[in-house]
Amino acid sequence: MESIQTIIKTLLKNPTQIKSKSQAKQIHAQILKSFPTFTSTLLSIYSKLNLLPESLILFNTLHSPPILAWKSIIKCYTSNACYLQSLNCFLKMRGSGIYPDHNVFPSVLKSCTHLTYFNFGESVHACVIRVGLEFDVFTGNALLSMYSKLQWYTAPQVFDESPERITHLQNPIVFNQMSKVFESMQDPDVVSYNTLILGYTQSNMYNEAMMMIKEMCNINLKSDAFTLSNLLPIVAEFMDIHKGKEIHGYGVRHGFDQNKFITTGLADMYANCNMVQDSYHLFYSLPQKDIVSWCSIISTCVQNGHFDKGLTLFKQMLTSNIKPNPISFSSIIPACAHLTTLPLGQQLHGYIIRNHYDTNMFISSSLVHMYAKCGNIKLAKQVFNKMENHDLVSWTSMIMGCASHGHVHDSITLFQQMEMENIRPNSVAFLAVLTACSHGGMVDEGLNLFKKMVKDYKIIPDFEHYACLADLLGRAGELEEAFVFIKSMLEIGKKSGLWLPLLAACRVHKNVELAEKISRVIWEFDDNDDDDDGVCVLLSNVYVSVGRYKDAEKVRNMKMKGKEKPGCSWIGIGNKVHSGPFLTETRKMLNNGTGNRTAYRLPESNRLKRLTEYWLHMLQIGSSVLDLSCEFLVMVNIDNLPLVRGDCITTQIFE
DNA sequence: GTAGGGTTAG
Repeated sequence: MESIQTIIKTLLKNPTQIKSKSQAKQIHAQILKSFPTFTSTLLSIYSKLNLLPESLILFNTLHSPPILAWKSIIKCYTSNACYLQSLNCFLKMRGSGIYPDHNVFPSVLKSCTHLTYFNFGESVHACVIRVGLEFDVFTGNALLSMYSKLQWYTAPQVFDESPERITHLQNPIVFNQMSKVFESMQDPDVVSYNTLILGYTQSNMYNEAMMMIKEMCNINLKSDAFTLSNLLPIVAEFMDIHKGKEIHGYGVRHGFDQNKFITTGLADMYANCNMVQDSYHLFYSLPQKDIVSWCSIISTCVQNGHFDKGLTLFKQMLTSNIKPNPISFSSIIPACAHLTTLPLGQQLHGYIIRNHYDTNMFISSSLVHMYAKCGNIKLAKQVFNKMENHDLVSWTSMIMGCASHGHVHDSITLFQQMEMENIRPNSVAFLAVLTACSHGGMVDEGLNLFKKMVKDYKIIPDFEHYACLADLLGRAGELEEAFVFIKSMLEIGKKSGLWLPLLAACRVHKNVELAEKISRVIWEFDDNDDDDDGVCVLLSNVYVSVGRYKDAEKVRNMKMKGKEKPGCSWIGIGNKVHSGPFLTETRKMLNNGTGNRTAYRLPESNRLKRLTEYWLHMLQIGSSVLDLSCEFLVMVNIDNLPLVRGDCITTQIFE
């Protein structure tokens, strides 16, 4: 038989003599068979380059792959996110009697982590011990990482002493495992420490994380970029700007200022410490902005009320050819909600559907909220009903959406459904359903829910809940009861905001006597001039409601102390919000229409030209006006009814 | 072998 070298030489001289597929395959097989080590080596090169298809072609030619081939293909599967295939290969390798070595376990453990296969991971751990590799630092680090991430999937949900906050307490068994792994490592390195620190940080165990940092210093392990970026969330949480700046300086000194993880982490930290300008600077300093840095700065904008800027950045992101991902949508949609720019929101929704992101819970919840806020409760419900699962936030968005659209019974039913599905309502969810009761005048229902919140769910009501309840009682005309209720909340009652809904209700029910009583109470503890103005306006409204215009004027001017700002209403047309002067004289003409909302259509031909006329007219009829069905969205509130929570029109008059 | 960003009220 010809030697393989001869075959190759002949082939190189005249490859055209091979005419059939089977001949070609035979030669291919012959070559691979003759150089088995060569195949494995080539495979390992492909694998290192993360070239999965090329690696697979080579791997499939091997009948009994040697350990190097197994290692390479398992690693390649894992780094290409083919975790199941990776584990399959691992099992096959074990089946063929080959013992895994220190190069195999890290990939296998990573696959278990991504698939959240905790039990499988544990058996791999057992395998590690059997082959005596628990002292290997790479394998140990992979084990640490796995246990740290999978503790979330094994830990029961536990409510800590603050019932508002649900935390996943660490599963003691898993933590025990982690400690064991860490202790059995003979020479833990900076990666081991980084992994532990991250595990602690993500479990909100900040003290433990800081302890690890100290320990690192003690054994002279130098912090690296991972350490710093793992620390930043802690600093942000505690708003410890001094520590944050220290880390910033350390990063700059050690050449990490181009590191996107650290820069983005720093930007988040500054934003959390109310230093949004510094966040912007850091973002712009990034030479290579990736999707995460864009999302981060966009959500910083939106969460700080810079909605326009958020939208501008979102557009800039698109023009710099960064493809939006699910997170970018859940960051930007709230901006559309706040600006009530329905067309833009719908455009984004279209993109979301086309990219099959519509199963994402975060996105769906923000869409439900956006549609409800923009006045389209029908679409909000549609999005909600299409969701496969609902979490607390999506339920709450829908409950609040229904409440603000006057679908009171839907709100309450949804709340009950949520409870039946064992979703524990938090204070926001209660606020939503209480708002519904308030809008529907359902006093008993509201009071019962309030009691339930305090007694059954041990939620400490905050100012908003009291305000809502006061509003409920006030709207229902139970003014005296409301007065007593608020007075009983001594400490909390020292905020005029709690009294304002009741004061507004006095206007509806033309109860001058109580209004004066309330105003006196507020002025007694008054330490806030801004609230003061609200009281004057509301009291003056009460006087207007019974025709006592002189008293009204007197009160209005009483506390203004020469700092009267021109009032202003605002009105949205299409995508723009316009503001204009507030007309005091029109206000006097208003004596009813408290909080009643009428859909008002502005014919297209009239547009801006006749806007002022409409505006005046709306003020005159004393309605908060909104148009939900046509392209004009008009927002006017002549009542200055504060705390009409969740109204889909954001009604506000700036006095 | 270790890293970052998101949803609900006002």
